[in-house]
Amino acid sequence: MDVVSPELNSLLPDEIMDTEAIIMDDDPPAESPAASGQSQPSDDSPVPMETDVPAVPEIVSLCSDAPPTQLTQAGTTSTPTGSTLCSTTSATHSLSRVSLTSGSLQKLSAPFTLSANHQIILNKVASSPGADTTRSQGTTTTTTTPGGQQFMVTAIGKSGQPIVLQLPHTGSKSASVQGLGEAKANPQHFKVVTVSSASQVSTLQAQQLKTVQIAKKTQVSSAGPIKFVFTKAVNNKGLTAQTSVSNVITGRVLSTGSPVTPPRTITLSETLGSSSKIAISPLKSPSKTMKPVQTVTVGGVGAPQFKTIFPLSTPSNVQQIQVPGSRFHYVRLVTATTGSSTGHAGSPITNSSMTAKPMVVNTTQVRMSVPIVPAQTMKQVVPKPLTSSGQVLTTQTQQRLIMPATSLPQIQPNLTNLPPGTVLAPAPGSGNMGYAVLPAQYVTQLQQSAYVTLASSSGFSTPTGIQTQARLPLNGLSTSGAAFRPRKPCNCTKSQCLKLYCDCFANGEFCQNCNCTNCFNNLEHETDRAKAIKACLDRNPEAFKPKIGKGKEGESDRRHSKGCNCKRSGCLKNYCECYEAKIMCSSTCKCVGCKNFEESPERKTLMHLADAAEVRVQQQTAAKTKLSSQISDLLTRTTPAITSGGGRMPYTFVTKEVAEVTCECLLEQAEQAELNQQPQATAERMILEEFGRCLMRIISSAGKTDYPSINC
DNA sequence: GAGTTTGAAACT
DNA sequence: CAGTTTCAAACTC
Repeated sequence: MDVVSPELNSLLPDEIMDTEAIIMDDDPPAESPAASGQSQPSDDSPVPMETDVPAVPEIVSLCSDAPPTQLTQAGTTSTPTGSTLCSTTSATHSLSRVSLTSGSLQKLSAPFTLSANHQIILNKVASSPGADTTRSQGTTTTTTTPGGQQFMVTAIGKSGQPIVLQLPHTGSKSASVQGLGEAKANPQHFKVVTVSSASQVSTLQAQQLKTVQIAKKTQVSSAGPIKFVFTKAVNNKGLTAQTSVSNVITGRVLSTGSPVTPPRTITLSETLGSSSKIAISPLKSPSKTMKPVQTVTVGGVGAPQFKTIFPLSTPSNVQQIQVPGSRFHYVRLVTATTGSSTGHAGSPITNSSMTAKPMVVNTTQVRMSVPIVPAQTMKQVVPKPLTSSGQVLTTQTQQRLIMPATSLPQIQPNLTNLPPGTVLAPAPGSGNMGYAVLPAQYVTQLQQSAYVTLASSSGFSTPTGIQTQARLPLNGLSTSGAAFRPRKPCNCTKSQCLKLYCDCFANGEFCQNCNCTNCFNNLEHETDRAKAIKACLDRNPEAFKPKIGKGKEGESDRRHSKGCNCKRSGCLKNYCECYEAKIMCSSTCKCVGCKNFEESPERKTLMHLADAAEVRVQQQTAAKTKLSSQISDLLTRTTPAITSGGGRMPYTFVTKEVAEVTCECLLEQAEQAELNQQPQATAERMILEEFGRCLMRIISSAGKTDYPSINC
């Protein structure tokens, strides 16, 4: 049985959720030994994380063949903090109890059972086989079992070496490890921890541990392997292909024994050469049919820099996003949803040959992976692409905050203060350790200006690379639904949209289709944006929390968290945040001359006027819509009959010449009547009759291709 | 559309 | 923490 160091148990619970638990490594990527291609220590030498281990965040994706039944014991609650590091998005595996709210991290104070459908962020640790040591850096803790089986458990560590361990769906035989940096030369030990039952999570009691010892060894072959594909993450430039990793590592699972997870040993087999993929074969593994997984490839077509295998049946809760040209990697954390959703619903992958079918996301501006997992607050789902991959794009609607995955040690946002739906993203391969907090609607924001193309593997290689297209939702809402959430474009000129003056920034959103100038609130300025976010959080840890929240018990459901400070507006203009939010001022307000209270006659009058105005607007809108519809309908019904003459509208035949001729005809009738000394009434009648004839000629001529010929 | 007013955010 | 400045939205003309 593996042993978890006491330090681990005492360390993780309180630190992970704490702001101080996250440190952004400020070392530039180029200074990283791994990034710079410098020689690495020997295989067996300990790797002090402080120095030898490059700050190369990694995303580790592993597969587990754990039976799905392990994950179906729904009902337990999450950790006391309400957060979780491990979660799943599987609709069939109800893991809400082991999942945390989006954007938060779970405290890990005890080992968990390795299982499928979970993700966990681990820290890479150095090893000293045989030594009964325990070391800790930040939340990174390592220990060594008497048998020399070293392992560690951590979540988000201060060491700056996070690894996102992604366990695809149950039964998957493929997974990927994004980036291993120096691991190619140094023995690395990872404690692969996950949760197989909710109770284990809630009680933080381990039922099983699996230690993956990764060391540089010769290739170990095995029959019926479960392949773990290690893919080098994008380097610090974010553009290097995965082939940049020359050496690979080997390792094996050293311990098993969970009642729910069949014992097995997994060996990481080394692949020499320029390949960055490492085949990890289990020494003992139940022979199972490989289940389809989803590979999301981003980057240039044909040369993906970033590949992750996503499960199709039980999508991961980590959505990785890579934007070429950016050295940041993004991962969206979503919590479990028992619903419906989504993803592969209605289009299950049954063809095993589709395993690892890549989904290419092409946009006009960026390429990025598209999450396939359902989000906790998903409102709508984009219609499933026509590909057989069964991918469904989802999004979220909650407030989001974006932070760069860059190396900014001072950026240590309190995760608990991040709005729900935020996305933490380690920056694998960037050479830096960091986290990116993306707006949950980040993807959809990008889609506002670009379509995302989803393509199957075949489409990936085609010239067009397009098989199907799907318009991603905007601002968290599907375009298919009428409910676009309107967001007013900002007009910032001096703040670079990096201060709370900017509504977009304050709402944790990228500027999109705004009128701002010198905008930095975008992916192109991740670093500056991260600094700005950090600054805001330093000033006010709750800067990005909604201002309008639920009031105290007995008070109104909605109230301004800080209250307004109006002095001149009487809190009856939109200057007042309370009034703007359509709530009344409360005791927390410090306003002067407030008229925004329940019994205020001014307020009532204003409300009545506002209601009346709203009704008027609605009526006008309805009238316009009806009129427009009628006109459209009329044109639709009449056009075919009257536009047969070369498609021209009848009035186009009333040219100047036609009008002149018509007038001549009418004048001639008037002259005739005058010559015949006809009464005025008769003259008028003759003129009108002539006018009628002229009109008839014009109309009849409209059906001909020639211009009308009018003769009196 | 330009100018003014306003109050939150930022700064000192 | 208070006073001041900056800023962008709301508002007015």
